[in-house]
Amino acid sequence: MARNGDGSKRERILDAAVVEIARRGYHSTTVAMIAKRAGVADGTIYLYFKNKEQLLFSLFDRAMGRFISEGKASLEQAASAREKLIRIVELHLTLVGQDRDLAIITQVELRHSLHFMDQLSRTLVGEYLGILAQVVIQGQQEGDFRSDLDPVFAAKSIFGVLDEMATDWILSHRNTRLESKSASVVEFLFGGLGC
Amino acid sequence: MARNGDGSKRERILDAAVVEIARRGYHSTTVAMIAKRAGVADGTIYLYFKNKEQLLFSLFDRAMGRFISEGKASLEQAASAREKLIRIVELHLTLVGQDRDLAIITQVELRHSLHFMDQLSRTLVGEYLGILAQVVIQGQQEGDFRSDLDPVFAAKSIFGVLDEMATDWILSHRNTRLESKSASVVEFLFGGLGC
DNA sequence: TAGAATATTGAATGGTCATTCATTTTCCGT
DNA sequence: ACGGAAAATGAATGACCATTCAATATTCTA
Repeated sequence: MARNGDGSKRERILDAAVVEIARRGYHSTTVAMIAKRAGVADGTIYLYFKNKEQLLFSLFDRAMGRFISEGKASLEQAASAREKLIRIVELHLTLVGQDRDLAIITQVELRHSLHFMDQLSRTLVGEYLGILAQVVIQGQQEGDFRSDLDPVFAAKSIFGVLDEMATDWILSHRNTRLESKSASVVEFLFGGLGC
Repeated sequence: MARNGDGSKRERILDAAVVEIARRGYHSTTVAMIAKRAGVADGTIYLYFKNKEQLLFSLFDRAMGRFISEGKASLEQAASAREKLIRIVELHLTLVGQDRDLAIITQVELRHSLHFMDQLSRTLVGEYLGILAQVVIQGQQEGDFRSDLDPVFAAKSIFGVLDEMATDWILSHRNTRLESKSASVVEFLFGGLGC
C-alpha cells in the first residue's frame, strides 16, 4: 500500500487540500473530502497534521517558504534597489499567477479570521515586509528613492498594491496573466500618480 | 411587519452582530450569541434576516452605504481631482479607523470565502473603484495626473494602498490613529518612491 | 520467516448549531 | 375592552463533521 517513503503522503495531502479548499472554501471542505482526493483514509490526515487548522497553516508555510527562498535567490542577482524592486514585483505576480488554486488559498482562504491573520502577519508576511523595507532603505542610500518616506510605510504600500492586483486577478474571471501587470505596477510604484 | 415606531430591532441585531463577530469571528459566533447581545430571541433574528450569511451581508451593506454616501457628499465639496483624492484618502482612513469592531468585519470577516468576496467586489466595492477611476480620469484631464496610467489600474492601486493600511492597523495592536497615515498615503500616491 | 514495530484504516462518537414552528405576547382598530 | 393580526419567543429538531481509536495491514529486524 504505502508507496515511496518519506514525505510523499504528506505532500499528497497538502496538494489535495489546496485543490479542495480553493474550490469549496475552507469551512465547506471536510477532512473527508481532502482525504478522498489524497487517496488516504480520514484518520491518516491526523497522522501528519494535528488538526484541520494546522493543515491550513502548513499550506501557507509550504507556499511562503518557496516564495521567500526564490525571492532571496532572485534578489542576490540584482545590484541596485531599483532592480531589486522590479524583481520582487515580477516574482510576486509570477508566483501568485502561476497556480490559481494556490492563489485562492493565499489571497482568500488564509485570511478568514483575525486570529489566523495575526499569526501570518507576525511570521512570514512580516519577514517579507522586512525584505521590502530593506530594499527601500538601500534605494534611499543610493539616492534613487525619496528619503522622506518611512521605509516601513513604503514597504506596506508596495505590498498593498501587489496584494490588490493579486486579489483582483483571482476575482476577475478573465483569462489574463497576472504578471502582465508587472510593468504598470513598477511604473506606478516609482512614479506615483503625479506628473 | 416587524418595523414599528423604531426600526431599532433590526439595527440592534446588526449592532450586536458587529460586536460578536468582530470579537470571536464569524464562524465561532453563534446566532444565539448575537440574539443574546441584541436582547431578542434566537428565532427573532430570522424575522429580519433570511439566514446567518445574509446577516453578514447586511452588515456590509449598512457600512458601505454610509461610506459611499458620506464619500459622495465630501467629493462634491472638492473641485480638483487632487483635492478629491485627498478627501477620499482621509475619509477612507477616518471611517475605518473610527470603529475597530466594524473595521475587523470589513477587513477580515467579510473576506471569508471566494463566493463572498465575489459578491462584494461585484457590488459596492466595484462602485467604490469606479468612483476612484473617475477621479483619476479627471486628474488626467486637468493635467495633474500622468495620462499614461490606466485609470482602472490606478484606482486599484490606490485602493490597495488604503486597504493595506487599514488591515495593518487592525493587526498592529498599537494605539495609533489610522487617519494619521493620511498625509503619507497621499504623498506616496502622488509621488511614488522615486525622487 | 516470525514476531515486533509502525503505519493506516474507517466506522463510531460526541458535540455543535442553524433553523423551524407551535405557542405566547403585544399591538391596534373599533 | 375585545378580538384578530402581527411579532416575538425559545425549546426541539436534524444535519453536519472533526476527531478518535480499536482493528487491520504493512514494513522492519534478527
